[in-house]
Amino acid sequence: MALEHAILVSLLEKPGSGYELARRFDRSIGYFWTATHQQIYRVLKRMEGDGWVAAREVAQQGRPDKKHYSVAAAGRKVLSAWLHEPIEPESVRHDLAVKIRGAAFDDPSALMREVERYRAVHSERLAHYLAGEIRDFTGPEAPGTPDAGRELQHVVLRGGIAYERMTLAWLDDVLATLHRIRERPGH
Amino acid sequence: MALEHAILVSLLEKPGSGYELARRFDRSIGYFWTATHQQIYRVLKRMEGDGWVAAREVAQQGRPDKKHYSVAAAGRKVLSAWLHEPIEPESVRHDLAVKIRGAAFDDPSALMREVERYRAVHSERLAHYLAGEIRDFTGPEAPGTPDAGRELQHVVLRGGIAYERMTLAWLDDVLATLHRIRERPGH
DNA sequence: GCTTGCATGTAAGAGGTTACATGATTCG
DNA sequence: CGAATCATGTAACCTCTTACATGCAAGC
Repeated sequence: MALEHAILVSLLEKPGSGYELARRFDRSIGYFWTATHQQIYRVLKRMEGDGWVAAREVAQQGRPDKKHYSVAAAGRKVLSAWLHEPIEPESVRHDLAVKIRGAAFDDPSALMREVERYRAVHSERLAHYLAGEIRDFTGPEAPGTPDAGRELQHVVLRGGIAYERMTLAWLDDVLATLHRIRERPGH
Repeated sequence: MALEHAILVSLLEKPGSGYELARRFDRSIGYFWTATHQQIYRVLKRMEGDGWVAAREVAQQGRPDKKHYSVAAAGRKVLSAWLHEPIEPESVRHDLAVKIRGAAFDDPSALMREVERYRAVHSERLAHYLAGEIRDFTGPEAPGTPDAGRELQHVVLRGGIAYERMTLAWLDDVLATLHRIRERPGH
Protein backbone atom coordinates (compact mmCIF):
# COMPACT_ATOMS: atom_id res chain seq x y z
CA MET A 1 0.00 0.00 0.00
CA ALA A 2 2.89 2.37 0.28
CA LEU A 3 5.55 1.51 -2.26
CA GLU A 4 4.09 4.37 -4.30
CA HIS A 5 4.62 6.72 -1.39
CA ALA A 6 8.16 5.55 -0.73
CA ILE A 7 8.95 6.17 -4.41
CA LEU A 8 7.38 9.64 -4.23
CA VAL A 9 9.46 10.56 -1.18
CA SER A 10 12.62 9.26 -2.81
CA LEU A 11 11.94 11.15 -6.05
CA LEU A 12 11.22 14.33 -4.10
CA GLU A 13 14.54 13.96 -2.31
CA LYS A 14 16.19 13.44 -5.68
CA PRO A 15 14.65 12.73 -9.11
CA GLY A 16 16.14 9.85 -11.09
CA SER A 17 15.60 6.76 -13.23
CA GLY A 18 13.91 3.51 -12.26
CA TYR A 19 17.30 1.90 -12.10
CA GLU A 20 18.61 4.57 -9.75
CA LEU A 21 15.55 4.11 -7.57
CA ALA A 22 16.16 0.37 -7.47
CA ARG A 23 19.73 1.08 -6.25
CA ARG A 24 18.37 3.32 -3.48
CA PHE A 25 16.01 0.53 -2.44
CA ASP A 26 19.11 -1.61 -1.98
CA ARG A 27 20.62 1.06 0.24
CA SER A 28 19.21 3.94 2.29
CA ILE A 29 15.48 3.53 1.72
CA GLY A 30 15.92 -0.24 1.53
CA TYR A 31 16.70 -0.27 5.25
CA PHE A 32 13.05 0.44 5.97
CA TRP A 33 11.33 -0.47 2.70
CA THR A 34 12.37 -3.34 0.45
CA ALA A 35 11.46 -3.48 -3.24
CA THR A 36 12.90 -5.17 -6.29
CA HIS A 37 13.47 -3.51 -9.65
CA GLN A 38 10.56 -5.45 -11.17
CA GLN A 39 8.19 -3.97 -8.63
CA ILE A 40 9.60 -0.48 -9.07
CA TYR A 41 9.30 -0.48 -12.87
CA ARG A 42 5.75 -1.78 -12.71
CA VAL A 43 4.61 0.78 -10.14
CA LEU A 44 6.51 3.61 -11.83
CA LYS A 45 4.70 2.89 -15.09
CA ARG A 46 1.34 2.96 -13.35
CA MET A 47 2.25 6.16 -11.52
CA GLU A 48 3.25 7.77 -14.81
CA GLY A 49 -0.09 6.72 -16.31
CA ASP A 50 -1.90 8.26 -13.35
CA GLY A 51 0.08 11.48 -13.68
CA TRP A 52 1.78 11.18 -10.27
CA VAL A 53 5.24 11.38 -11.82
CA ALA A 54 6.56 12.84 -15.06
CA ALA A 55 9.12 11.02 -17.19
CA ARG A 56 11.68 12.57 -19.49
CA GLU A 57 13.61 10.28 -21.87
CA VAL A 58 17.34 10.87 -21.63
CA ALA A 59 19.55 9.63 -24.47
CA GLN A 60 22.96 8.46 -23.32
CA GLN A 61 26.08 7.48 -25.20
CA GLY A 62 27.51 4.04 -24.52
CA ARG A 63 24.59 3.23 -22.27
CA PRO A 64 20.93 2.47 -22.82
CA ASP A 65 18.53 5.38 -22.75
CA LYS A 66 16.93 6.06 -19.41
CA LYS A 67 13.74 7.63 -18.20
CA HIS A 68 14.31 10.42 -15.74
CA TYR A 69 11.38 10.62 -13.33
CA SER A 70 10.28 13.51 -11.17
CA VAL A 71 7.21 14.07 -9.00
CA ALA A 72 4.26 15.85 -10.65
CA ALA A 73 1.74 18.05 -8.86
CA ALA A 74 -0.78 15.20 -8.57
CA GLY A 75 1.92 13.04 -6.93
CA ARG A 76 2.64 15.69 -4.33
CA LYS A 77 -1.05 15.87 -3.53
CA VAL A 78 -1.30 12.10 -3.15
CA LEU A 79 1.73 12.04 -0.86
CA SER A 80 0.41 14.88 1.26
CA ALA A 81 -2.95 13.11 1.68
CA TRP A 82 -1.18 9.90 2.69
CA LEU A 83 0.98 11.74 5.23
CA HIS A 84 -2.20 12.94 6.93
CA GLU A 85 -3.66 9.43 7.16
CA PRO A 86 -3.29 7.54 10.45
CA ILE A 87 -0.17 5.37 10.75
CA GLU A 88 -1.19 1.75 10.26
CA PRO A 89 0.15 -0.78 12.76
CA GLU A 90 2.92 -2.69 10.98
CA SER A 91 2.30 -6.34 10.25
CA VAL A 92 5.26 -8.13 11.73
CA ARG A 93 6.86 -11.33 10.51
CA HIS A 94 9.89 -12.52 12.46
CA ASP A 95 11.15 -15.88 11.28
CA LEU A 96 13.67 -15.92 14.09
CA ALA A 97 11.07 -15.69 16.84
CA VAL A 98 9.20 -18.61 15.30
CA LYS A 99 12.43 -20.60 15.09
CA ILE A 100 13.31 -19.88 18.71
CA ARG A 101 9.98 -21.19 19.91
CA GLY A 102 10.37 -24.12 17.53
CA ALA A 103 13.75 -24.94 19.08
CA ALA A 104 11.85 -26.40 22.05
CA PHE A 105 11.00 -29.33 19.74
CA ASP A 106 14.43 -29.73 18.18
CA ASP A 107 18.14 -29.67 18.92
CA PRO A 108 19.05 -26.14 20.09
CA SER A 109 22.68 -26.41 18.92
CA ALA A 110 21.87 -25.99 15.22
CA LEU A 111 19.86 -22.87 15.99
CA MET A 112 22.70 -21.45 18.10
CA ARG A 113 25.05 -21.54 15.12
CA GLU A 114 22.44 -19.78 13.01
CA VAL A 115 21.80 -17.15 15.65
CA GLU A 116 25.53 -16.45 15.81
CA ARG A 117 25.67 -15.97 12.05
CA TYR A 118 22.59 -13.75 12.21
CA ARG A 119 24.21 -11.74 14.98
CA ALA A 120 27.26 -11.13 12.77
CA VAL A 121 24.97 -9.80 10.01
CA HIS A 122 23.39 -7.29 12.39
CA SER A 123 26.76 -6.34 13.85
CA GLU A 124 27.97 -5.49 10.35
CA ARG A 125 24.80 -3.57 9.63
CA LEU A 126 25.29 -1.49 12.78
CA ALA A 127 28.88 -0.70 11.76
CA HIS A 128 27.61 0.30 8.33
CA TYR A 129 24.96 2.61 9.81
CA LEU A 130 27.46 4.20 12.19
CA ALA A 131 29.90 4.83 9.34
CA GLY A 132 27.07 6.38 7.33
CA GLU A 133 26.12 8.60 10.26
CA ILE A 134 29.65 9.97 10.55
CA ARG A 135 29.97 10.41 6.79
CA ASP A 136 26.64 12.17 6.27
CA PHE A 137 25.69 13.77 9.56
CA THR A 138 28.16 14.05 12.42
CA GLY A 139 31.63 13.89 10.83
CA PRO A 140 33.82 16.84 9.75
CA GLU A 141 32.96 16.21 6.07
CA ALA A 142 29.23 16.49 6.70
CA PRO A 143 27.60 19.81 5.76
CA GLY A 144 27.09 21.97 8.85
CA THR A 145 24.03 23.84 7.61
CA PRO A 146 20.82 22.75 9.28
CA ASP A 147 18.22 21.46 6.84
CA ALA A 148 14.87 19.83 7.65
CA GLY A 149 15.29 17.04 5.09
CA ARG A 150 18.72 16.07 6.38
CA GLU A 151 17.63 16.14 10.02
CA LEU A 152 14.69 13.89 9.24
CA GLN A 153 16.94 11.47 7.37
CA HIS A 154 19.24 11.53 10.39
CA VAL A 155 16.50 10.70 12.89
CA VAL A 156 15.42 7.75 10.71
CA LEU A 157 19.02 6.55 10.65
CA ARG A 158 19.22 6.92 14.44
CA GLY A 159 16.18 4.65 14.57
CA GLY A 160 18.05 2.05 12.54
CA ILE A 161 21.05 2.32 14.85
CA ALA A 162 18.86 1.94 17.95
CA TYR A 163 17.17 -1.07 16.36
CA GLU A 164 20.46 -2.80 15.58
CA ARG A 165 21.86 -2.16 19.08
CA MET A 166 18.68 -3.52 20.65
CA THR A 167 18.76 -6.55 18.36
CA LEU A 168 22.39 -7.36 19.20
CA ALA A 169 21.69 -7.19 22.93
CA TRP A 170 18.63 -9.41 22.51
CA LEU A 171 20.53 -11.95 20.39
CA ASP A 172 23.08 -12.23 23.22
CA ASP A 173 20.17 -12.92 25.54
CA VAL A 174 18.86 -15.56 23.10
CA LEU A 175 22.27 -17.24 22.88
CA ALA A 176 22.66 -17.30 26.65
CA THR A 177 19.18 -18.81 26.99
CA LEU A 178 19.84 -21.49 24.38
CA HIS A 179 23.15 -22.26 26.09
CA ARG A 180 21.46 -22.67 29.47
CA ILE A 181 18.86 -25.02 27.99
CA ARG A 182 21.45 -27.15 26.26
CA GLU A 183 23.54 -27.55 29.40
CA ARG A 184 20.61 -28.72 31.46
CA PRO A 185 20.10 -32.37 32.38
CA GLY A 186 17.57 -33.85 30.02
CA HIS A 187 19.21 -32.39 26.94
CA MET B 1 6.96 -18.64 3.41
CA ALA B 2 6.68 -19.51 7.04
CA LEU B 3 3.06 -19.31 8.09
CA GLU B 4 3.08 -23.10 7.84
CA HIS B 5 5.99 -23.23 10.26
CA ALA B 6 4.42 -20.79 12.68
CA ILE B 7 1.30 -22.98 12.69
CA LEU B 8 3.36 -26.12 13.26
CA VAL B 9 5.14 -24.55 16.23
CA SER B 10 1.87 -23.34 17.69
CA LEU B 11 0.22 -26.75 17.26
CA LEU B 12 3.22 -28.45 18.85
CA GLU B 13 2.96 -26.12 21.83
CA LYS B 14 -0.74 -26.94 22.01
CA PRO B 15 -3.01 -28.71 19.49
CA GLY B 16 -6.31 -27.03 18.68
CA SER B 17 -8.84 -25.89 16.08
CA GLY B 18 -8.37 -23.38 13.26
CA TYR B 19 -10.41 -20.94 15.24
CA GLU B 20 -8.22 -21.35 18.31
CA LEU B 21 -5.15 -20.84 16.14
CA ALA B 22 -6.65 -17.66 14.74
CA ARG B 23 -7.12 -16.42 18.34
CA ARG B 24 -3.46 -17.15 19.11
CA PHE B 25 -2.43 -15.20 16.02
CA ASP B 26 -4.27 -12.26 17.57
CA ARG B 27 -2.28 -12.69 20.75
CA SER B 28 1.05 -14.32 21.61
CA ILE B 29 2.21 -15.52 18.21
CA GLY B 30 0.58 -12.53 16.60
CA TYR B 31 3.19 -10.28 18.17
CA PHE B 32 5.77 -11.65 15.76
CA TRP B 33 3.64 -13.24 13.05
CA THR B 34 0.36 -11.83 11.81
CA ALA B 35 -2.23 -13.95 10.03
CA THR B 36 -5.99 -13.77 9.54
CA HIS B 37 -8.40 -16.65 9.98
CA GLN B 38 -8.89 -16.90 6.19
CA GLN B 39 -5.20 -17.51 5.71
CA ILE B 40 -5.07 -19.98 8.55
CA TYR B 41 -8.00 -22.08 7.32
CA ARG B 42 -6.59 -22.21 3.81
CA VAL B 43 -3.08 -23.20 4.86
CA LEU B 44 -4.42 -25.67 7.43
CA LYS B 45 -6.43 -27.40 4.71
CA ARG B 46 -3.37 -27.67 2.47
CA MET B 47 -1.25 -28.92 5.37
CA GLU B 48 -3.84 -31.57 6.14
CA GLY B 49 -3.80 -32.64 2.48
CA ASP B 50 -0.01 -32.91 2.59
CA GLY B 51 -0.14 -34.95 5.78
CA TRP B 52 1.69 -32.38 7.89
CA VAL B 53 -1.15 -32.18 10.41
CA ALA B 54 -3.91 -34.60 11.39
CA ALA B 55 -7.48 -33.44 11.97
CA ARG B 56 -10.03 -35.01 14.26
CA GLU B 57 -13.65 -33.86 14.04
CA VAL B 58 -15.04 -32.96 17.45
CA ALA B 59 -18.80 -32.74 17.89
CA GLN B 60 -19.90 -30.13 20.41
CA GLN B 61 -23.21 -29.32 21.98
CA GLY B 62 -24.52 -25.82 21.59
CA ARG B 63 -21.59 -24.96 19.34
CA PRO B 64 -20.58 -25.81 15.80
CA ASP B 65 -18.39 -28.85 15.32
CA LYS B 66 -14.70 -28.14 15.22
CA LYS B 67 -11.67 -29.80 13.72
CA HIS B 68 -9.01 -30.53 16.27
CA TYR B 69 -5.58 -30.36 14.62
CA SER B 70 -2.31 -31.85 15.80
CA VAL B 71 1.10 -32.17 14.16
CA ALA B 72 1.80 -35.39 12.25
CA ALA B 73 5.20 -37.03 11.81
CA ALA B 74 5.66 -35.47 8.36
CA GLY B 75 4.97 -32.04 9.86
CA ARG B 76 7.61 -32.49 12.52
CA LYS B 77 10.10 -33.42 9.82
CA VAL B 78 9.25 -30.36 7.75
CA LEU B 79 9.62 -28.11 10.79
CA SER B 80 12.94 -29.66 11.75
CA ALA B 81 14.29 -29.16 8.22
CA TRP B 82 13.17 -25.53 8.25
CA LEU B 83 14.81 -24.92 11.63
CA HIS B 84 18.11 -26.02 10.13
CA GLU B 85 17.81 -23.66 7.16
CA PRO B 86 19.64 -20.32 7.32
CA ILE B 87 17.63 -17.44 8.79
CA GLU B 88 16.48 -15.22 5.94
CA PRO B 89 16.98 -11.48 6.32
CA GLU B 90 13.56 -10.03 7.10
CA SER B 91 12.00 -7.80 4.47
CA VAL B 92 11.18 -4.61 6.31
CA ARG B 93 8.34 -2.20 5.64
CA HIS B 94 8.12 0.78 7.97
CA ASP B 95 5.43 3.24 6.95
CA LEU B 96 6.50 5.59 9.70
CA ALA B 97 10.08 5.96 8.42
CA VAL B 98 8.73 6.80 4.97
CA LYS B 99 6.37 9.34 6.49
CA ILE B 100 9.12 10.97 8.53
CA ARG B 101 11.25 11.51 5.46
CA GLY B 102 8.15 12.67 3.62
CA ALA B 103 7.51 15.28 6.33
CA ALA B 104 10.33 17.33 4.80
CA PHE B 105 7.90 18.11 1.97
CA ASP B 106 4.86 18.79 4.13
CA ASP B 107 3.71 20.37 7.35
CA PRO B 108 5.41 18.54 10.27
CA SER B 109 2.63 19.37 12.75
CA ALA B 110 0.15 16.85 11.35
CA LEU B 111 2.79 14.10 11.57
CA MET B 112 3.61 15.06 15.17
CA ARG B 113 0.04 14.37 16.24
CA GLU B 114 0.15 11.02 14.49
CA VAL B 115 3.49 10.12 16.06
CA GLU B 116 2.06 10.92 19.47
CA ARG B 117 -0.89 8.62 18.86
CA TYR B 118 1.46 5.92 17.57
CA ARG B 119 3.60 6.35 20.67
CA ALA B 120 0.57 5.74 22.88
CA VAL B 121 -0.13 2.48 21.03
CA HIS B 122 3.40 1.24 21.68
CA SER B 123 3.29 2.40 25.27
CA GLU B 124 0.18 0.31 25.80
CA ARG B 125 1.73 -2.65 24.06
CA LEU B 126 4.76 -2.45 26.36
CA ALA B 127 2.49 -2.39 29.41
CA HIS B 128 0.67 -5.41 28.03
CA TYR B 129 3.90 -7.32 27.49
CA LEU B 130 5.18 -6.48 30.96
CA ALA B 131 1.91 -7.65 32.52
CA GLY B 132 2.18 -10.89 30.54
CA GLU B 133 5.74 -11.38 31.69
CA ILE B 134 4.76 -11.11 35.34
CA ARG B 135 1.70 -13.33 34.86
CA ASP B 136 3.48 -16.10 32.94
CA PHE B 137 7.14 -15.95 33.87
CA THR B 138 8.35 -13.82 36.77
CA GLY B 139 5.37 -13.37 39.09
CA PRO B 140 4.41 -15.47 42.13
CA GLU B 141 1.64 -17.21 40.13
CA ALA B 142 4.06 -18.39 37.42
CA PRO B 143 5.20 -22.01 37.60
CA GLY B 144 8.67 -22.23 39.12
CA THR B 145 9.76 -25.40 37.31
CA PRO B 146 12.30 -24.76 34.58
CA ASP B 147 11.13 -25.89 31.15
CA ALA B 148 12.84 -25.35 27.78
CA GLY B 149 9.62 -24.36 26.00
CA ARG B 150 8.68 -21.77 28.61
CA GLU B 151 12.16 -20.27 28.72
CA LEU B 152 12.18 -19.90 24.94
CA GLN B 153 8.76 -18.25 25.01
CA HIS B 154 10.12 -15.93 27.68
CA VAL B 155 13.18 -14.90 25.69
CA VAL B 156 10.95 -14.09 22.69
CA LEU B 157 8.76 -11.96 24.95
CA ARG B 158 11.87 -10.20 26.30
CA GLY B 159 12.66 -9.39 22.67
CA GLY B 160 9.24 -7.80 22.29
CA ILE B 161 9.77 -5.78 25.47
CA ALA B 162 13.19 -4.59 24.31
CA TYR B 163 11.70 -3.65 20.94
CA GLU B 164 8.91 -1.59 22.50
CA ARG B 165 11.29 0.22 24.86
CA MET B 166 13.63 1.03 22.00
CA THR B 167 10.71 2.23 19.87
CA LEU B 168 9.38 4.53 22.61
CA ALA B 169 12.79 6.12 23.09
CA TRP B 170 13.16 6.59 19.36
CA LEU B 171 9.69 8.10 18.99
CA ASP B 172 10.66 10.67 21.65
CA ASP B 173 13.70 11.45 19.54
CA VAL B 174 11.47 11.79 16.46
CA LEU B 175 9.09 14.13 18.28
CA ALA B 176 11.95 16.28 19.54
CA THR B 177 13.38 16.47 16.03
CA LEU B 178 10.03 17.42 14.48
CA HIS B 179 9.60 20.03 17.20
CA ARG B 180 13.00 21.56 16.49
CA ILE B 181 12.25 21.74 12.77
CA ARG B 182 8.89 23.38 13.31
CA GLU B 183 10.32 26.05 15.61
CA ARG B 184 13.02 27.03 13.16
CA PRO B 185 12.76 30.19 11.06
CA GLY B 186 11.53 29.26 7.60
CA HIS B 187 8.77 27.05 8.90
C1' DG C 1 -33.60 -7.59 20.15
C1' DC C 2 -28.54 -6.76 19.56
C1' DT C 3 -23.97 -7.78 20.15
C1' DT C 4 -20.29 -10.91 21.07
C1' DG C 5 -18.23 -15.38 20.70
C1' DC C 6 -17.66 -19.80 18.45
C1' DA C 7 -16.74 -22.08 14.08
C1' DT C 8 -15.96 -22.47 9.26
C1' DG C 9 -15.39 -21.17 4.83
C1' DT C 10 -15.46 -18.80 -0.59
C1' DA C 11 -14.03 -15.39 -4.00
C1' DA C 12 -12.04 -11.39 -6.03
C1' DG C 13 -8.36 -8.60 -6.32
C1' DA C 14 -4.07 -6.40 -4.89
C1' DG C 15 0.60 -7.01 -4.00
C1' DG C 16 4.99 -9.39 -4.04
C1' DT C 17 8.47 -12.95 -5.64
C1' DT C 18 11.04 -15.56 -9.01
C1' DA C 19 12.45 -16.62 -13.42
C1' DC C 20 13.42 -15.18 -17.92
C1' DA C 21 14.94 -11.78 -21.55
C1' DT C 22 17.88 -8.29 -24.03
C1' DG C 23 21.96 -5.62 -25.14
C1' DA C 24 25.88 -2.57 -24.76
C1' DT C 25 30.14 -1.25 -22.06
C1' DT C 26 33.83 -1.49 -18.82
C1' DC C 27 37.13 -3.78 -15.93
C1' DG C 28 40.17 -7.44 -14.67
C1' DC D 1 37.18 -13.99 -22.35
C1' DG D 2 34.04 -13.58 -18.63
C1' DA D 3 31.88 -10.98 -15.08
C1' DA D 4 29.82 -6.88 -13.49
C1' DT D 5 27.28 -2.51 -14.30
C1' DC D 6 23.75 0.17 -16.60
C1' DA D 7 18.99 0.05 -18.14
C1' DT D 8 14.53 -1.73 -19.00
C1' DG D 9 11.07 -4.82 -19.05
C1' DT D 10 7.43 -9.47 -19.39
C1' DA D 11 5.14 -13.54 -17.42
C1' DA D 12 3.86 -16.93 -14.20
C1' DC D 13 3.06 -17.81 -9.82
C1' DC D 14 2.27 -17.41 -4.97
C1' DT D 15 0.66 -14.94 -1.03
C1' DC D 16 -2.06 -11.75 1.42
C1' DT D 17 -5.93 -8.70 2.13
C1' DT D 18 -10.74 -7.52 2.02
C1' DA D 19 -15.35 -8.45 1.51
C1' DC D 20 -19.00 -11.58 1.80
C1' DA D 21 -21.49 -15.63 3.80
C1' DT D 22 -23.70 -18.79 7.33
C1' DG D 23 -25.61 -20.21 11.74
C1' DC D 24 -26.30 -21.08 16.64
C1' DA D 25 -25.89 -19.76 21.67
C1' DA D 26 -25.21 -16.74 25.57
C1' DG D 27 -25.47 -12.41 27.84
C1' DC D 28 -27.13 -7.61 28.31
